[in-house]
Amino acid sequence: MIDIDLLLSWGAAFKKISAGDIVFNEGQSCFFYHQLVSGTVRWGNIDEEGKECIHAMVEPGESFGEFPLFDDAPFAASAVANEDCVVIRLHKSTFIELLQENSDIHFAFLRLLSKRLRFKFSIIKSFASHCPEKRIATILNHLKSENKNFCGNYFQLNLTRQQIADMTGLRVETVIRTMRNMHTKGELVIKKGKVYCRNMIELTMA
Amino acid sequence: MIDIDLLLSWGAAFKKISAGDIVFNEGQSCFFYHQLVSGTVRWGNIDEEGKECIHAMVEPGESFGEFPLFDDAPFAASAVANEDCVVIRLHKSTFIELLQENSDIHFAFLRLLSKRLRFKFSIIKSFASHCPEKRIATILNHLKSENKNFCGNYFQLNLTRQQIADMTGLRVETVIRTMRNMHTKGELVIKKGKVYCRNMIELTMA
DNA sequence: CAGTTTTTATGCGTCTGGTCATAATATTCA
DNA sequence: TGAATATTATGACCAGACGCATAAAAACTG
Repeated sequence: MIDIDLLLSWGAAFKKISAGDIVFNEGQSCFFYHQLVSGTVRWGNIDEEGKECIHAMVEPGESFGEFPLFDDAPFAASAVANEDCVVIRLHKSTFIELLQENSDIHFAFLRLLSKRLRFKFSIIKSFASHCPEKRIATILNHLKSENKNFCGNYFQLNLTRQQIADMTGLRVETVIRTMRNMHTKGELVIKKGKVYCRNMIELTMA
Repeated sequence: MIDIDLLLSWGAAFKKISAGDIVFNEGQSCFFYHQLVSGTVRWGNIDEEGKECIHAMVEPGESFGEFPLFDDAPFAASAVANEDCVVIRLHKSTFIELLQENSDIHFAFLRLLSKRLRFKFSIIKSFASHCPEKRIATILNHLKSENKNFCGNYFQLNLTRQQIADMTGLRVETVIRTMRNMHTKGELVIKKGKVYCRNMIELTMA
């Protein structure tokens, strides 16, 4: 999101995080702006029974956990390194100064949060439908529009069914079964367990 | 949100909208900043079968439909006057100028969008649980924290069960039944069909 | 105040996603 | 390469939300 050299010139520092480790936890106070440099981060809530609700898979270049920077409340969700990661961090107060100095970046964050809310709207709409296929298609289409993992014309999904389940509020078994159906209907391709999709998934409802 | 006199000094204009009329529609291009002066507005999506998915009930003083101002995409949801309304509107380009001139307001919108996203996170978390009671409690607690309709110590809910259903992705019947249960368990009070709640709803799960 | 409409209430059968169990693949790593 | 682990796959059963029907109670309306 923000140019790394610019961040460094304002005093930002890199931090390594090993796979499975916590970047920050829901409920904690926030002292830094966080931006992912390499690896991937799961950003979500974990309930009492250990069930995860993933709000986003953070990719390199993206910022995450910014709400507390703007509304001064604690972290709304936890960030866990999905694989070995490098994060660049800038002190909260410095970050605010940076925004004040740099109108473009300031507007960029309004744009970012707007896009996020847009995505949340579509998620909630699909959740309201109760249809597993819609929920999954919404996530898949979003990931596809964001992502760059294309093998030929096919977008390759790098998430496990469990992670899809945690992003859609469904059970693994339901996700597996539903995606098999979608494969049968030709909405996506499953080869050796891996999922590929070509076009925007238009649901062919019964 | 923004001071009305300030808006007027920048050339904003009032607009009356009758109950049931559309303020703007999902998919349309956006040319104005919208802020509600009086009345209430349902902000949500309506699917093919006419089923509504309400993302927020807008109260006087609140802005709505701002995403397109920042990310230049069409409206993500439609706004319908829930009762007779007055809206104050400012041209998009003027609004952007206003933000550039006024750093406080600029930051206020970052805060606003952050709070919205926070709320959406909690909604999605509750949707993932599949438990009607959790979904309803999440909405109720949010409305309570936002709202001012207190009769004594009791917050009075001014929404129909249908509207709660449209905000929680449940059916009316499910909402009615679930809220009756919550009444029985003492989590809220229903008198003559009207719903009142006192404290934060802490769910007493079976 | 009677008549109409909206909202709340309740019963019942159906359908589907959750749950648990078990097995077959893939993948990882020594 | 083979053993251990993680992931995907599939069957069977069940709880609970949905969907429809019908009725009762509130809230409007003239």
